[in-house]
Amino acid sequence: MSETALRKETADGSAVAEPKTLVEAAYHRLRRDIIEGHLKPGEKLRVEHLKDQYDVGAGTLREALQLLMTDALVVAQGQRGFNVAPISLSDFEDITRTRVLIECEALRQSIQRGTDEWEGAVMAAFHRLSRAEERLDWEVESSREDWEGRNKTFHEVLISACPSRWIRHFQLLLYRQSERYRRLSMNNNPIPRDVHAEHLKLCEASVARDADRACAVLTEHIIRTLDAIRSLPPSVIEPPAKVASVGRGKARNGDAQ
Amino acid sequence: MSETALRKETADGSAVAEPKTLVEAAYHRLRRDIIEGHLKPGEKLRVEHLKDQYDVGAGTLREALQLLMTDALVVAQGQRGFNVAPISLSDFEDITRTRVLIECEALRQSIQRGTDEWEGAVMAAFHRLSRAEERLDWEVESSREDWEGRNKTFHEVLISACPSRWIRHFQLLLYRQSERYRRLSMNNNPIPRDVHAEHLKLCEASVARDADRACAVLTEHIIRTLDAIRSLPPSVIEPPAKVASVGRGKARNGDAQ
DNA sequence: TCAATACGTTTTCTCGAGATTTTTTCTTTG
DNA sequence: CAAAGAAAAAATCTCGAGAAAACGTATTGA
Repeated sequence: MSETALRKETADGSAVAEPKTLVEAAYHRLRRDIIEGHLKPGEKLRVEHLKDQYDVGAGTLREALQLLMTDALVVAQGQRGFNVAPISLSDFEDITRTRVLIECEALRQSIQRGTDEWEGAVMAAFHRLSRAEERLDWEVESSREDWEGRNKTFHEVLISACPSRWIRHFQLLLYRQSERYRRLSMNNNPIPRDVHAEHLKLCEASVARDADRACAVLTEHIIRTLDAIRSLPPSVIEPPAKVASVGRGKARNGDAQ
Repeated sequence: MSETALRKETADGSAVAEPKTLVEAAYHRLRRDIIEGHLKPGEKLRVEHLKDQYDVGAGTLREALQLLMTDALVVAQGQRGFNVAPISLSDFEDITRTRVLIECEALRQSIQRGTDEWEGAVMAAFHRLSRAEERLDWEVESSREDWEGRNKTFHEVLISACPSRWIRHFQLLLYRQSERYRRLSMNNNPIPRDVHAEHLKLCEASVARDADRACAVLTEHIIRTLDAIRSLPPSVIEPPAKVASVGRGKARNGDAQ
């Protein structure tokens, strides 16, 4: 087994905090696996199994799981262990509505308080995003990931001038939640809509300091994802509410990893 | 020190989850001590010392602390341990502004979706609060606690018909944050304002389904607490950023903050 | 055939000890 | 007198093992 080169394995250059401790490393890896769907919604998270898979101690993994409760990606009830947070259409509707409220407020504050440097950063991020959109091929994994990263950056830059820490905190939480649903949408219904036009209008309105118009565009932009999810077959978003572990009988326990 | 009656010591009839595990018990006790100010803002939380004080193991207390990061009452950085979240006037301004946004949205949704039963519950809670306000004596501890509880209940009932789990989640987070500042305000400047009139207008507007007026009243109601904090001497809210230990002699604080 | 109960296995929760890292203090030097 | 460096001390982080609880299964009775 690996002996030494284990501590610095996290390859996802994360946003701000570099994972210095094993707990944080496990936290980042778990969060990634949950958002990407390798750990399915509602799935039971057994510490005994996961500690081998992630090569950490039981207590360490436990702490990482409790840290994931902050993002509401993991739920725990009493003495019955941890589960991946379930998903549902109503939950995503709630997330979307709340996200519209939060992101619009963030955008308003950003437009109001943004400096010229902020305008420049918005233009730059939009330009980089446009370039990626031009050569976007939904079949190629790397191309899609590249676009995703630049899309996230663009939206981050847009609200980067928002001075409210709490608004930004809530925005991040909701964005991570919606990431899970968005990936579902992309995997099952890869019909790209014309996001470039939306981004263009959003960029124009923001730089023009037209908060009302920018928020209107952003609202529609966010709600579009909800419509995409609504158009999915219900079986995708509402899997049979399996409560616990290996389904009784011979239901294949296809927990891959 | 307590020996056995540790499991059920939390006397604050908490919202939903009774502390079944030691981790949750320690979590509730720590949260209470932080909100009440026994653990001061910015104070270092040494696991070795606290594990004796709370009669739990080191790992257990560690997990409780990580659970408290969910409420943003504890902060941790890398490998340098835990600290009580610091406070500042600008932070409370941010909390207040965001709280206005969230609580108003919650109230709007509650007014829109509330049933007749909700109206009745609002009236009942207001009545109970009024009774407590009539015989409120700021000198008596029990009277103050009674009023506090009914006040919290009144505001909870007001937004209880809000169907959004995320809005309610954010509301709870911000309320707990502001609790810490409110206690500061009450301990240092016990000048009661005429909250009864505010509550009356809030109740009337809500039951009359006048969302705009209700939100206006609620906004002013929340901002009043900010004004109370603003009127405090700065030394109360911005204590000298003492790091931790028995700082004796030579107060050379070269921290760049 | 169905329901209720008791047992065995699995999982969770908790505690104490060892390795790394950070902080403090003391000594030495310009 | 101030500053840099090194050693000591404290605290943190991590791991493995033992007790308590929950889940699943099998058995028994109507």
